[in-house]
Amino acid sequence: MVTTAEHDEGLHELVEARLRRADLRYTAGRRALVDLLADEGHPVSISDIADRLPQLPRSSAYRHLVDLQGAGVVRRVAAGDEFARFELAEDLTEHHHHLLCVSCGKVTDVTPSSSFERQVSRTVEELADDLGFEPHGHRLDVLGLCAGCRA
Amino acid sequence: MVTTAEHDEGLHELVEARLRRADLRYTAGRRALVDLLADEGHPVSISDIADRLPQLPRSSAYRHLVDLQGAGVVRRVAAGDEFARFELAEDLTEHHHHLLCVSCGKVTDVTPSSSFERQVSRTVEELADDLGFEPHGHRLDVLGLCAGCRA
DNA sequence: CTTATACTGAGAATGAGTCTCATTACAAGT
DNA sequence: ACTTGTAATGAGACTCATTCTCAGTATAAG
Repeated sequence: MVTTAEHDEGLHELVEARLRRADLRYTAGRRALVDLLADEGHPVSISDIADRLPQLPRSSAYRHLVDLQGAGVVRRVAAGDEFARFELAEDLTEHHHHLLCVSCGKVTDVTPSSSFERQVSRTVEELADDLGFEPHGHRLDVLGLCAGCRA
Repeated sequence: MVTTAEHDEGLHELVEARLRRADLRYTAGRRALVDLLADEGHPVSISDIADRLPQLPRSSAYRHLVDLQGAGVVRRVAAGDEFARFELAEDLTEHHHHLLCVSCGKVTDVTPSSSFERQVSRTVEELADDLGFEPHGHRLDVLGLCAGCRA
């Protein structure tokens, strides 16, 4: 997914505002990370980041991801395998779910219909209410084999 | 959730059969783990296991969990936090989803209506088909605050 | 230009999870 | 009961993703 210039502008303004709210600066390293995440458009692992941003030290990448999470710009995705992946917060992109390949670990984004989402939200609230649980959001992951691994 | 004697018998027979198929024995340590998982009825962390089974070495607990996963008796659940949790395979219990507390990390099981599940399965297949993805199953996690952490 | 505070890189430290190895338990046959 | 092959076990060493520390650098505000 390649974002347009206008999108990028809006995105970066939003990110900068959220960082400022947390007394954080929008520096070059952080911006490079946000650009990468926006450009990829799906959750990326730390080694993906290291490949695409070789000049960015791992310790800084991790620290930036923690900071960006704290500012509500990034969220961590627990995949089936052992390593974490990261993507832009959902309100900076759009609500979506994940297809997780159980063979190669690849994660793909999918956007369900809004009528489906409405029903999910309604059911989630019913389930949660009975237990005194206050839902903030949900995630739906589909496990299976990606096109590449089926061959 | 405390299982009845009859349930336990059926469960243990099934588990033993699956282990035998993988050339594994159903030993006391493995049985203790399965008993714990059946008794808890929700995903447990390694430290939970260490607390409840202090005489079981961590290395053996991890090894048993790997073996039991390989035999299709246990599945690993990636929670929001950094540690893995483990529960009995879904076909040994029943299909369900999870409420994840973003504050304390607690995981609670919930079972949605079967009509809801049917719609989820149908939609999942539609989404996956377009991308050549072969779905094996899905998981729906609700993120929010548990009753305890709301107070 | 000063001061306060945030940022950065490099490497050390942490710790969940895995592996090794020497030993023990078990099942099946004799 | 004895042997033999194979699986299971405990203890601790080890791996490696992630976090922390620290010393030095950049930046915004007055």
